[in-house]
Amino acid sequence: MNHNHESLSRRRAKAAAPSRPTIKDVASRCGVHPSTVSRALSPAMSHLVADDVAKRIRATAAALGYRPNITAAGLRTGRSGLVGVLAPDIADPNFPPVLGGVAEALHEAGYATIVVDVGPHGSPVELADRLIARGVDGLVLATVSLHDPVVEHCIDASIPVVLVNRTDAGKLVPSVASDDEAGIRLAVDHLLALGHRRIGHVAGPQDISTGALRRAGFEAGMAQAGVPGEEIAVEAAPGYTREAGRAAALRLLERRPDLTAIVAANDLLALGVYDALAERGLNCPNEVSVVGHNDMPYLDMLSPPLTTVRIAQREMGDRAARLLLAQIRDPDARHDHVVLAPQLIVRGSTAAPRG
Amino acid sequence: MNHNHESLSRRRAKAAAPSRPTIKDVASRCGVHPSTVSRALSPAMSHLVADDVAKRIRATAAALGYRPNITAAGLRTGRSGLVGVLAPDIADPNFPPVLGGVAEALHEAGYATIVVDVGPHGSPVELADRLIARGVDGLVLATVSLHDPVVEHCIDASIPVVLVNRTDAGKLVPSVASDDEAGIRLAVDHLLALGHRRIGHVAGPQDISTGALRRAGFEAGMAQAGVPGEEIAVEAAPGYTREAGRAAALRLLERRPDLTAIVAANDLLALGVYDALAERGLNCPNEVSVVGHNDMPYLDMLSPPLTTVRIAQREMGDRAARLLLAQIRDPDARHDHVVLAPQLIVRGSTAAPRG
DNA sequence: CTTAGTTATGCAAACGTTTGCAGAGGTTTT
DNA sequence: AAAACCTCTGCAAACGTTTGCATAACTAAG
Repeated sequence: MNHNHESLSRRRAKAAAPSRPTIKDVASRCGVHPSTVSRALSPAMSHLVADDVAKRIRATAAALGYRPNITAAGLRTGRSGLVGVLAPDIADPNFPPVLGGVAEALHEAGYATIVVDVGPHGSPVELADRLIARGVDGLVLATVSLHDPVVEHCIDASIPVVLVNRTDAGKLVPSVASDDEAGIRLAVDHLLALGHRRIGHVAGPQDISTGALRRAGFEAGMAQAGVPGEEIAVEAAPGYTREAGRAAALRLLERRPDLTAIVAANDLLALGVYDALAERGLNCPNEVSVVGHNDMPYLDMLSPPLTTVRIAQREMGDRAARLLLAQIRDPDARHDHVVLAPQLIVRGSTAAPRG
Repeated sequence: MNHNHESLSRRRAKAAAPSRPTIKDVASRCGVHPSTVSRALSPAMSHLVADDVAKRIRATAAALGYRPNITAAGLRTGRSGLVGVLAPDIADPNFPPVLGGVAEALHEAGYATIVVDVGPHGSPVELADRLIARGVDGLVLATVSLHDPVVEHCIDASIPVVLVNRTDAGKLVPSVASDDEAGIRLAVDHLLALGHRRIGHVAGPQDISTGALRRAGFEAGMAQAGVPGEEIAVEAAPGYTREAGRAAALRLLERRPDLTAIVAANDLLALGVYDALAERGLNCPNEVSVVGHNDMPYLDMLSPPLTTVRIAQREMGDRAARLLLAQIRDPDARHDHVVLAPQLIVRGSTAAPRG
């Protein structure tokens, strides 16, 4: 019913800041002590105040447009309601669904998320420290390498942490990831079933769990199919980018011109494989089949549409958030390592090898 | 040189929280008053304390691993160093570059960003309020419709605001956007130059500036080319999605089977146009040329590669952040409306109409 | 009618900073 | 030598909450 909105906003240049009402304003308006207001407005404490008083307080709070100052409350309680997320590259199409899952679950629990894009030159430890200085109640790390100092650092700071998508070698903290070995084996088995035997792998960075595990899955799958170790062709890309995939694929084709199929550790790498095949004048899938990993959006629009392995990205984020919340509530909770099942999506980039 | 990291972290289960050192710890270690420490550590105030004392304080602060509690400082100063970003859909590939630009510029200025994905069912006003309650120093709105209540709401709350990508009808607050009319005219002129005359438009939502302005640009371009108003074919999609684009394109083709080209208001809509053309058995570009808008990633991998209009997304975010910072520093600063120039990117989806 | 118990409220301290004010000691000016 | 002025540091209040403790007013039990 506040009809002077307009004049207020008009006058904001000259007038002192209209500064939002505080708990004291509500208290004096109601003729009660601030602490009573605090209790009345806190679901956990409101049973301590008489029903009629509580109702009156809630009414005037609403009338004044009172919103508690979360910063002040956080100072007192030691909890900020903030969670930090360290992201490898927010522009990577694989990341937003994960982030969406994280943010949604946290939002429901009353937490807000601060996302920090670490980028190729940022220091995760430094950025984690900045977030900790901001008082975040927990950290979601989507960036860690296998032996990442940031993990130890967070443990030393005794702040709840959960890894998502990638895991650390020591399994020191809880994590949620797709079953990377199984994912690649889905791809390999699919190609084997089509009749391929000479399959190469464009691997991801080997200092990252996804890169290492997917490679391991590839090699295991090939070995199990009876391919001798020395015939198993792998080229690792230094990063999950289209350009790195192109370069690795070119190296692979140079070394092994006889390949009939390539499994990429990631869809972006697979895009690079497409580029390399085009450069070499090789048709996909007629001459070389290609499989990606992750099922990033719009792969069905490529020509040919990319066969890939779908991972449960949104669920990954969701589970990670829940693990983190559990840890915030009880810092000594068990450290779970959640592994989600991947799913093969067959499209047009894979076919039986030519005669 | 802290060698008891390990034992500390091991004991964290039983021991009380190792709680980071405060300004008082540094002060008593140095034998000075906390206020002196505060001054020594604040670049703006450090000239008030003797050089040798300041140096000693900085040294012990570093030795103790002291990091100021930003929450507490924020409570005192009224500034949180936090900026909120309201995003329409974080999974939309067009958004991350904008966000990247925003976050980078703010990070450099010492601000952290809280990104909130509004989604189709979220209430921007409600979410903005939550952010304000969190004490954000400013808001970047990437979601506003032409007559969006959230704008008035933020003005009433007298919190610095800047719009990005989209603008409000009243131009009440500063904004940064691409020149949407000009962008579509680049597309139209390109098609006209190729010889097309019967061009249709799959427009975006008409309650959003990008949708309305791009449509206006389309109609102006066609009118200027001498096409009578009643022959100008437009179908608006209710959202910027592939599926909405497909449906709108089908309606358009139903009404005007004679079209030789379609301009989509957005690349996602253009993907839907591709779908519709495939369904109708129409070849692109031979039978129908298609132009998108925004130049989202990997469009060059489509078949045919999509001709589109590139907009300066990252710069958009960067400029928006700077505008917001200026407004935070001086709430009465001029309200600029920045308009960035778009650029036509010609690929394979456009060709001269058939004879 | 005391005693114990319950319920609703007030009081005041605390969270970790920042900053206006005041004062101590020293140096320059008159 | 007094006056005026720096330069540096300490004091204490304030920011807006939350919460342990005390207390007052009742109610119930003995």
